[in-house]
Amino acid sequence: MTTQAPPSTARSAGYAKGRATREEILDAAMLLFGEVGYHTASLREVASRVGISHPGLLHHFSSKAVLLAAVLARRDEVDEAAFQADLDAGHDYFEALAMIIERNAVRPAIVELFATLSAEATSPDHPAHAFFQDRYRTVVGQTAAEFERLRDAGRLRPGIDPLTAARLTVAVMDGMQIQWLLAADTPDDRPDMAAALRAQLAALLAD
Amino acid sequence: MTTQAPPSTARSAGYAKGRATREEILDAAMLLFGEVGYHTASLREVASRVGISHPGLLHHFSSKAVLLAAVLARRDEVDEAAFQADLDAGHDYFEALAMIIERNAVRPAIVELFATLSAEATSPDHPAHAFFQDRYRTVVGQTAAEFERLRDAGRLRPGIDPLTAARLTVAVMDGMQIQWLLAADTPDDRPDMAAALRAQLAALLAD
DNA sequence: GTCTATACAACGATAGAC
DNA sequence: GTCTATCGTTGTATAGAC
Repeated sequence: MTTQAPPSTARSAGYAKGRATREEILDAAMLLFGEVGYHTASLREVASRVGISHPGLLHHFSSKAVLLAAVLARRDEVDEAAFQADLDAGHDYFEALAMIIERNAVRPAIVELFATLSAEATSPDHPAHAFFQDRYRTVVGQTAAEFERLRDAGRLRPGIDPLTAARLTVAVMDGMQIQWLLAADTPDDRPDMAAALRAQLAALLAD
Repeated sequence: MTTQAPPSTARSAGYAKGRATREEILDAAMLLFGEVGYHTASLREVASRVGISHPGLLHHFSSKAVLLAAVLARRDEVDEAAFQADLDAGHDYFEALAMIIERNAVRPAIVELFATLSAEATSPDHPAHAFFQDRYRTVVGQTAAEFERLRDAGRLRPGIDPLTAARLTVAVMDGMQIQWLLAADTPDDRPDMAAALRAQLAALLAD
């Protein structure tokens, strides 16, 4: 975690109250969304956990969808910071990707939130549509650039272009999340997401 | 389509009324779920499109979740029949898979319905959870059996086991659906789902 | 068995007071 | 910035007509 949420008592401290409340709402919303899912979670429950009424919450986030987008954006920042830290520590691009996956594998609620939302948000009028469009463009673009480097080094399997390789890799990560989540109650069937990513890379790279 | 929905006038014909109404409800629900998603769709809207009251609908399907399950089951039957027909026509397993994808590529609403639901349904208490668990077990199992055959014929890339290959292939199909749906409003970025599946197979099979 | 009418609690959202 | 009050809509349950 790069940012530390203020303790609940900060609400009664009287300083920077607006900002502190905003952060508290985000924390509570992320937690509840993860517990029961976005649709089942109610604004009243989030508000009650923060100690305000639900119109009070709507003063900070003008709709449930806007609140969701804020939760996602903050989660993404945290993930990206960790990813960059892994790169800086000397891990290569795909190792760092696998490390994101491994970190998420102990937080099924977050995985479920992103998996559900990235599917929901395919609808053009969904409030998080632009967010996910941007996100995929970025991730696919960066991964394609990485595969271009590999191709130039002669390590990409002949006959596969870097953009396709990138799309397949991203698709594998998303698709494996669904299989992983669906097998949550039958642990024996539960696939290893990071191992799947590594197998996919082995298939895409030259021998 | 293997089955033909009865025309609306059948409602006033007076024969097999219950069954005809049931089919009409299923048609209308599948259409509406595809248009606006499962959660956004209301029972009142479905009922109104069929020309009955919403408690009237609930006589045939005791809850919204039960209606959803029925829609999914019928959609699956249609797809599976077409898949079997392609196999019988001499196409091999993966060609037939690609043909499913190509058929769905002209019906974004269906693709969105399944993509959204398979993510939603990862939640253990979702009404379609068991349905999707079964579905994935079956599809992954059949695909793994196919890869076993290929391995025995020496055509599977060494170092990749059939089950992993199957999971990666299914993951690619799911993941590409998301990327395809997200690019709906920017057609230039829209990937070719069937081509992606073929590229994935090329990566998994031996040269 | 097939349906209409009605009622209910919970939801997201808005209006206006303080 | 936060409240109370209220609106329209939702899924669901029940009663009763035919």
